[in-house]
Amino acid sequence: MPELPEVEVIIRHLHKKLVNRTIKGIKVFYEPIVQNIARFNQMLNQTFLDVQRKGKYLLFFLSDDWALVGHLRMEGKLYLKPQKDCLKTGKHEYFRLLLDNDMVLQYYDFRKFGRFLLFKKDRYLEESKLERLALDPFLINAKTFYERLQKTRVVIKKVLLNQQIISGIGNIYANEILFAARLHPETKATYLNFAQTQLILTKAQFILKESIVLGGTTISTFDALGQTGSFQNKLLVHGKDKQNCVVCQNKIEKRKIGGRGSYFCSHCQPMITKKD
DNA sequence: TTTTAGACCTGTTTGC
DNA sequence: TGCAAACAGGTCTAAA
Repeated sequence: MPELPEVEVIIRHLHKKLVNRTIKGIKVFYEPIVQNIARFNQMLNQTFLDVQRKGKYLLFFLSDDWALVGHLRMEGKLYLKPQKDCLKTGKHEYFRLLLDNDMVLQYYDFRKFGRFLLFKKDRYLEESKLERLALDPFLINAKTFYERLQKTRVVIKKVLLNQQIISGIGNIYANEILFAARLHPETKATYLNFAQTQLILTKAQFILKESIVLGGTTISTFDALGQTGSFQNKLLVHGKDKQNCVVCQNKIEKRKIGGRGSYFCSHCQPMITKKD
């Protein structure tokens, strides 16, 4: 599922292909994805001025001061193809934008979880609630992150998935980051000292950066040439339950933490049971 | 104010 | 082999 690296890869690609392109046609096949078709249609004849990422959100800034805020959630995928290659509506295709160069931006999402909402630029942060979103591991201040950790009663795994504390990390990378930092996912966040907090950020930056270089973990295709991420080959614990730990050869365990499948090595990631 | 649980979804996996 | 139930997971909302 798209987390920070996958969204970053998509954004970099779309930025090259969309900026200065004008939307000449809009088709919505499943209204809940855009929530309000009439509003979504306001994008007609608007030009893409910029494409950015904030956490796992995609931001498209358009002329006439519109901002399209998108989130791919679990399975959302964007494809950019020549119009002649997408004459038929695809299964699970929920909207498409026809561009002035006869390319089509298609949105597919078989779980229908993704959302693409249009706001006026001066109010989009407030109305989309993006103002609540924390900074991502590349931008967040270590001291701010540490102070936030000291204020919560939940375990570190849940903290890493809380987008209001730190953004961009999803379940896959949370598992990998905690393994890299040798921290048990059920360690209470308040038990971590400043050095351990810094280590989480350092490992997060390293892992996310490497994944971006490798094109992410989600298999995504954005244009006719296609692009496939390969970070899935670098995963050390996620999805590896009952397999041997690459460090100590003990079995990787799987446990539900906060409703999410969590993978860890209890030998390499010992539980911290009291404050340092 | 913080935390938790349920809802939203459907393809895939598992169990009978 | 075929069917049904469980599972996967990011975010939002309501309830505790």
